Amino acid sequence: MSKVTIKDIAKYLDIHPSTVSRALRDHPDVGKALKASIVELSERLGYQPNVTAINLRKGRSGIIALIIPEVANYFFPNVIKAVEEIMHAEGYQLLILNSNDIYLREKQNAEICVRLGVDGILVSLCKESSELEHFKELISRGIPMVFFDKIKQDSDTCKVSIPGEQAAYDGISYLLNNNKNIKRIAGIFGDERLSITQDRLSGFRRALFDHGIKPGPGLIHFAYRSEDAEEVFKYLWAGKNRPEGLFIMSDEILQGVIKAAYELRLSLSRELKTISMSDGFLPNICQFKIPYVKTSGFDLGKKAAQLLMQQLKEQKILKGNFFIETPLVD
Amino acid sequence: MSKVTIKDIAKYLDIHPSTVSRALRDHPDVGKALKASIVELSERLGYQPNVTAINLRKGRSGIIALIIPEVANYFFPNVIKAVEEIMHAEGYQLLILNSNDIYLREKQNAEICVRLGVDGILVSLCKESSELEHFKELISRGIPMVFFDKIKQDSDTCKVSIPGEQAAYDGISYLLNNNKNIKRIAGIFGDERLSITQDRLSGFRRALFDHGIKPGPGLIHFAYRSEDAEEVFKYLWAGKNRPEGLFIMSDEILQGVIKAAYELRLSLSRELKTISMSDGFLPNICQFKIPYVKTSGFDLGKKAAQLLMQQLKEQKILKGNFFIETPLVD
DNA sequence: TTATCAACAACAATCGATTGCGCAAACCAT
DNA sequence: ATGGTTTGCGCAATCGATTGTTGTTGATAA
Repeated sequence: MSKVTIKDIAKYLDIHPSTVSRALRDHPDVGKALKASIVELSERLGYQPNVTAINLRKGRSGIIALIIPEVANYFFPNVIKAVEEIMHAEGYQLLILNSNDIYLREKQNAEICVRLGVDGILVSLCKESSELEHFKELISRGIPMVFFDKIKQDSDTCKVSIPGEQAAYDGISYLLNNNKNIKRIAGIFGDERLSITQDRLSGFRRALFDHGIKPGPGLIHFAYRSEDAEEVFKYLWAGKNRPEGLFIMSDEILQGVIKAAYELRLSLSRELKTISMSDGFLPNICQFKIPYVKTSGFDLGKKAAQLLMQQLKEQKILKGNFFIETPLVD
Repeated sequence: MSKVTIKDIAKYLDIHPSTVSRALRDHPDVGKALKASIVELSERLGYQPNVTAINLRKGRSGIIALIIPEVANYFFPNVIKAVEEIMHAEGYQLLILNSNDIYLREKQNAEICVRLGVDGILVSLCKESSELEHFKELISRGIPMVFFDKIKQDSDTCKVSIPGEQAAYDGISYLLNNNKNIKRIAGIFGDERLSITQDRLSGFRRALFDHGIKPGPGLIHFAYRSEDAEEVFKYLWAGKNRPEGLFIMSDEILQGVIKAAYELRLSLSRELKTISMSDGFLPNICQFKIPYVKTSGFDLGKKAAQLLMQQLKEQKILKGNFFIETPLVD
């Protein structure tokens, strides 16, 4: 019923707690007969070591924090899934902290990490975060961190991301190679402040340039939420410079565009050649056949978690840029 | 840089750690002058109490576990969001344990809870769980638990759920009241082993009965995953007893039906009158106007978390059935 | 002047597990 | 038989914060 401790076992056998501890950890200093009876008794009593006490002794908390700007969209549930798998396999607890895309909450979350003394942190920045001031405390304490997906490019940290520039380039190339005669390519992107937006935009531009296409006026747009994307797309489609091809940066944008297309009774496969970057869910359930460059939250979370584990095991801070694969799915 | 402890502060002021502790907790036994200088110093040094040590002393862990069968579908991200909000506000950490709809993993997750000595648990059962044997240990230890959504009806525990019977009844009534002349109503349900499936099925039956409709042969189907629902719907639509109305039990089923409808070039609003139970996301992004009975993961998570907090604060185990509201959205 | 009572602060034990050190008994070899 | 090594186990400190008990001041009242 109540919790069994090492002391209980020691008292029962009339030996010292330290001997029990050693026996259970299979230390050679304990005789085999005594060791056997200790193990037998502790199993019989259902002994479970007190994790809090172990952590206190070891000077750690056993907690890994995952700071993300959002939990309930396409991307992050898959990140959570991947990270959770790895962390539990390694005996860590995963603490999920949601910033809700608010800088202040992200800062508070960083403070929670300090207070709890977490052993490592995975961070995806929120839209409002343009610097890492609020993580300085954690960094100076030498706590292993991995920034992933929504990162700050020019920071001297450990970063995992989607190779957005190249992925966007590949997407556009695919679109143009399969539709030789289209020229007017539009692009709808997310929040300009995000590094991932800048990456993808620059890949988009490079691809058009390499195919000898000048991005026409009014063909590049930005939308913050899926509702904005819906409006933006309607505006784009109603304009005089109606595009023949469309690049969509993310699932959020895609969601809005699909809704708009339904309302406009427009096919995103035939009347407008579309290429998206996506985790795959929306292209799979929508009416159109939309090819996409796969941006897997699961893969990204897995890679980030592995990099964090490596730092924890090797006891040294790792820095640099890491990337995941982005296959083209049709 | 490295962590500041109470001992550091005590040594610096050449006083005893216990005095520092009392001063920081505003105990009257410490003089105001000394207290002020202790507080000032501790703030200057950026002192943060060690949560692990406090938990050890208090004999608790500060952890609340959330055991769920899945993280990456429609429902649970919203549950996570709600629970996370409440738990962090109350100073608890949220530990998310994913069972992946596998009984063995659910059992292992329960064992993790024992090992970590969590202070409270929120559980949504997986499909394979027909009994609560694996939670007996936790229950007998008197650990506050709240079962939510996928629950075991006839268990003497604290349960929060969607009033599925009534919600299904309301959905069907709405469908029939708005489409006076339809008679052949089909229903596609989830896994038969789940209590939520049985609830909704029985509400479906009662509503038909009350409207003087006999459920025709071959109009009730079960599907485990969205792909199954897709197949089932195609089969249903191709059959000789093609339905005029359709009840869909969940978002997972709805996803499959929408995909099938796209392939069949069939409107779920005009050619087939559809009513669904849903969190709202899919009805919002699909081409059809599908009315639904709202089953909010956020509301459910919030209610469950509140019930758990109540037990923790009042230090007593609560039992009984609780429900959330299920408005009809059109 | 002495008794009394605050006020204040130190001591030490506690939560549970771990570990360096030391000590005794048993063993081996010369 | 004696010196030296191995085996097996207990003691006590440690991690950081908390708290009951004790002890020392100083001030006030009798």
